[in-house]
Amino acid sequence: MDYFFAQIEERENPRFKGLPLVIGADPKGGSGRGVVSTCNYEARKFGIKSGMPISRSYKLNPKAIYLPVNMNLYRKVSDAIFLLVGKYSQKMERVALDEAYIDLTGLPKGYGGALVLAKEMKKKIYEKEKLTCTVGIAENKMIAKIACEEVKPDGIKVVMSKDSESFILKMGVEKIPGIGPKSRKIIENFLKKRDVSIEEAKKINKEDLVFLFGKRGGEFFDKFRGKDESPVNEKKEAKSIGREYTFQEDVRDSKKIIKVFKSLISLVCRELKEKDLRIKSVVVVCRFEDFETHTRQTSFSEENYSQASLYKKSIPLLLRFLTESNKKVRLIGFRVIVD
DNA sequence: AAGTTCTTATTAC
DNA sequence: CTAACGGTAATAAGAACTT
Repeated sequence: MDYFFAQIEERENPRFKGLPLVIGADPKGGSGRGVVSTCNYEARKFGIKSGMPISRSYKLNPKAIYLPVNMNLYRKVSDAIFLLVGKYSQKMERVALDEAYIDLTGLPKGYGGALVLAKEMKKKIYEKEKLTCTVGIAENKMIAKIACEEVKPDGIKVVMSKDSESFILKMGVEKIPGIGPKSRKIIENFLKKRDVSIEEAKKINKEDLVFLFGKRGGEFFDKFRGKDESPVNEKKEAKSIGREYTFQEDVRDSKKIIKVFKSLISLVCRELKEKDLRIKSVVVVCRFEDFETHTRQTSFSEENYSQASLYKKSIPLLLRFLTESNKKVRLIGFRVIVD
């Protein structure tokens, strides 16, 4: 889906259309601590982007419209959309509220057939939900995703199998899904060169990539060559459930910290009950004022994971952070590993 | 020595 | 002047701990 959260808000409130619109944390006149979730294309003209600190967004354009994230609404819209999308294939993999892969292997008319389906699907989504999206069609998930990014918004792009490798050649290595800022830097340092293209990265031996990145290195080697064998598969059950919270201001007051911490446990506990899940262990997260982030984990075997027993197990872990450091606390989190 | 659990780093949306 | 930065979840690697 194109600029999903912001596009939904435009649909709900057409007077926002044509104006810069930012969905995310409250900017609080420039002192907000959150980030931009999504923004529309008008906001992007000011240099605002997803993931950017909201304080920076506010500096770039204090007059933009700032709206909070209404996740319940977006989830509902997402469900309606992917109910439609799912009709086009037996196999669909939802990777986020606004993104999914469908497997169209074996269509009688190949890429031409896929293109026809994509057009139909876009039309149907627009008719039913008044929202635009972009479709990438290719022989594997990675190329389809990159193709999609290239033609946003409201686009369709087909990359024929024979073109997979050449399609990405001149792009920067960071276009490869799985290569983020750190991996990019490692590649730059290795080649002693900045802005490395995929073409240049292909000159790195497989052995060197494995030395640099371990198991992922071997996958990068294939990805640089347009290859990606990962299958389209439906999402499985969650392996962990957690909640975290960043304080308005860094704190040391353990009363305040524990109060918030208990509310996080309650939220997780409610979800556990709803889904009737057993848990393997609990994880407590603490981020200090300087952004140093630590976790403490402990196994949890009791049959009965009432709120009280979760408190009993996890509060001591939390208190350890406070005794082991004098720093103020920025964020705390609580997570359970389910089995 | 092998198996399991814990911690950190990185990525993605 | 520089860094600034959410919440949720997965995965990989290596350390630490058990058996």
